[in-house]
Formats: sequence, C-alpha cells, structure tokens
Amino acid sequence: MALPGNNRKQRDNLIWAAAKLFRRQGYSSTGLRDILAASGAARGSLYHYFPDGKEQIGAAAVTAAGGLVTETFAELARQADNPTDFLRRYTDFLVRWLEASDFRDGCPITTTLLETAPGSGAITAAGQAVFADWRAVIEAMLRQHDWPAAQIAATATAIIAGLEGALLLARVEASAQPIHDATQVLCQLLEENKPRQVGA
Amino acid sequence: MALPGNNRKQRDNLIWAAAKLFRRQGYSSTGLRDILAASGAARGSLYHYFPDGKEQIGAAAVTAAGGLVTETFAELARQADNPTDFLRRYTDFLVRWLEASDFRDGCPITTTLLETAPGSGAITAAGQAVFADWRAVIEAMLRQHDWPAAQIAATATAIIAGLEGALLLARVEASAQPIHDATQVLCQLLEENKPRQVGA
DNA sequence: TGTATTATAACGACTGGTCTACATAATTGA
DNA sequence: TCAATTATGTAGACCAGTCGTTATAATACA
Repeated sequence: MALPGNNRKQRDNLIWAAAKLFRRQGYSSTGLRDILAASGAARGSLYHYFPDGKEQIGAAAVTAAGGLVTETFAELARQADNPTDFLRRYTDFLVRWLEASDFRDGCPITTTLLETAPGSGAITAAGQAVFADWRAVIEAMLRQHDWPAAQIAATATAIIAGLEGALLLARVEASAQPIHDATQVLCQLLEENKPRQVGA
Repeated sequence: MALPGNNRKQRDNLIWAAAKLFRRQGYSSTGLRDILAASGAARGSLYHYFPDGKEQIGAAAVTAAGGLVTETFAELARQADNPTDFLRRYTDFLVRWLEASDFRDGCPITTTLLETAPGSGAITAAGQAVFADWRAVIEAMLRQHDWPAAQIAATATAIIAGLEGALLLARVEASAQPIHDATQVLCQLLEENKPRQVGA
C-alpha cells in the first residue's frame, strides 16, 4: 500500500494551482480544466484526491491560502514592536504583493467565499475557520501589547474588516491608495488607544 | 417609433433581476437564463436592450445597485447629527437588511466586482464610479460636520473599507457581530477625532 | 406601411462529473 | 524468493446539461 502522503506533492500542486486561479478569476469562472492544465495533472488524479469534486478542492484552496496568510500574520506579530508596527509591516507586504501582480491578485479567499456563501457548506466552513485563525493571531498580538481586554475582540475584527475592504477597493481602483488611507486611519486608532505608559 | 424610454420598465426589470441574482450567487454563477426567468423577459429583449450581452448588464447592475446605496448614504447623511450618528444609522439599516435575508444578501456589487476585475473593463469602470460616488457623499458629510480637512479623504475611504470588510465577515459567518464590532471601533475613532466644541 | 420589440430555435463551446483502461507499487501466500 | 493479488494513482474519452451568443420569425405600435 502506498503511504497516504506519498504523492502529496501532486495533491498540493492541484490545491495551489486552484488557489491561484480562484484568487485571480474567481471560483465559478475557473473550470476544472483550467486547474488541471495549470497543475499538469490529469482528470483522474483530481477526482482521486478530491472525490467530492470542485467544492472539495475549493474548500482545500481556501484552507491552504488562508493558512498562508495566518502564518504571515504570526510571523509579523513576532517581529512587531507594537500593534501599529504590525499593521504597517503587513501593509508594506500587501502593497508590494498587489503591485507585483498589477492588482490582479487580491485576497486569496474573499472572492471564493462571497461566491459560494452560504450555498456551499464546506467552503463557507473553511472560510470561517480561516477567519477564526486570523482573529486569534491578531488578538494574541494585541493582548501581548497590553491592549485593553474589553476591546481586543472588536479591534481585531475591525482590523481584518478594514484590511479586507481596503484590499477590495485597491483591486477595483488598481491603486494602493485605499490601503494607505485605511491603514493610516487604523494606525491612528491604535495609537490613541495605546495604554499610556504611566510609569515611564 | 417607440420612445426610447417607453419600455424602460422592461429594461429596469432586467437590471434589477440581474442585480439581485448577482448579489446572491455572484456574476459567473448567474446565467442569462436565470435573469430572464426572474424578470419574465424573453431572450430577444435582453439582447435588444443590452446588445453587448452579459458584461453590459453586469455593468448596468453595478451602476443601479451602487446608485441605490449612494442614495441611502445621502439620505442618512441628511438625517444624521454627526458622523457617528451617520454610521450608526447605516449600521442599523445594514443589520436589518442582512438578517432579513438570513445573510444571503451582502454588498450588491462587491462579489461582481471581485469576480470581474480587472478582466472586464466596463464592469470595473462602473464599480470605480460607484465607489467615487460613495466617497463623495461621505466626504461631504464629514466636511459638513467640520471634520479636519486633511483627514477627510482617508477617513471616508476607511469607513467604506471597514463597512465592506465587515459585510464580508458577516456574510461568511452568518452573524451581525462583525458589523457591530467594526462599527463600534469606527465610531470610537470618529468620536475621538471630533473637533472639540471649544466655545460651548 | 415601417420600426421597435418580443418570442423561439438553434449554435458551437464549455461545464462538472462519471467511467473504463492502464501503470505502478505494496502485500500476500507458498 | 518469486509469482499472484490487491491497493493506489494516472490518463483521457465520454456524458448530459448549460453557457453566452446569434439568427430569424412573429408581433405590437406608430
């Protein structure tokens, strides 16, 4: 018997090819044939690894792409000196990412989630899990920097919402300006609510 | 010859049927047959009023649905006592709208724009025009309430981005909580930057 | 009449999904 | 140790259905 993870490379190829296509042209516009062509796999392989078909590969792509963002958040949270620093670092990253793709790339999961929610339970559930992870990382970051406990949850949600919305505007307007604007306002908020260093 | 606006009702029927379907299931997932069935029109009519086909009706739907939101913004801006009040009023409206549809409805243009940008020039251009209108109304509202001129543009963008992002989270999580959270944080920001009433 | 609009049929291309044929690797029985 | 057998994965033809679009005929209205 072949080990389950033996050809995980092939499976991952499929997932990342799908994720890239979903991100750029959306879920419905991307055919299984596009994914197969991009990954070099054959039709039989796709249905071998994803017996539930397109919906299953959609959910896997959301989980994979969302997980990569989670890791990026965690990495930046480790490096950042404070919440504002965290946000600025991520914004820099984001703007480079957008400009490098000429604003063809956007959030890797938003489009797919909007297209399929609430129709596809599997994809929506994958999206909920991703958002929960993002929230957890950002809340931990805020907590670590002594953010007022009562506001941690709402602040984390507002940060994610602000970033997602700015990403949408940036993509449609093909400009990084919305990201700069939204970040500036968010940073202002993070500065003003910063716990005062009473002792120092 | 029939007046151009004679059967505008038929044309509008098509546009609003399309807008509703695009909003709920996305642009690519919605077939022209769905639109025709929902509006009761025949195939010939669609191509008579929209000779450029699906892309044209997509752009028209974005313009129409976006325009309705613009009007709502303008109406609330007239009623509101201050920026915070404006935001709260819109949030109330938004939450009712979401809950009434069991979170099947979301932003009427976001999904379509993400799916088609930057592939479709016509739809993307329609989206840019809508966002410009929204910005203009919100900027005017801020200006009217003596918001610091240097921050008006960024604040308006941040409000739109925050609302759009919260709407996305709410839809995926089937909960109004993200909207409440994001609004609370935005309102806090609006309160703190409020020009102090030095004289009173 | 002539023009605007509607109605219907049909087109080629493409959709997600199923199916069978085949190759390769792991396991079994002796 | 070596064939026989069984999982596991690859490859692509094929299906019924739908896609956006076009063409043409019928109808309403001036």
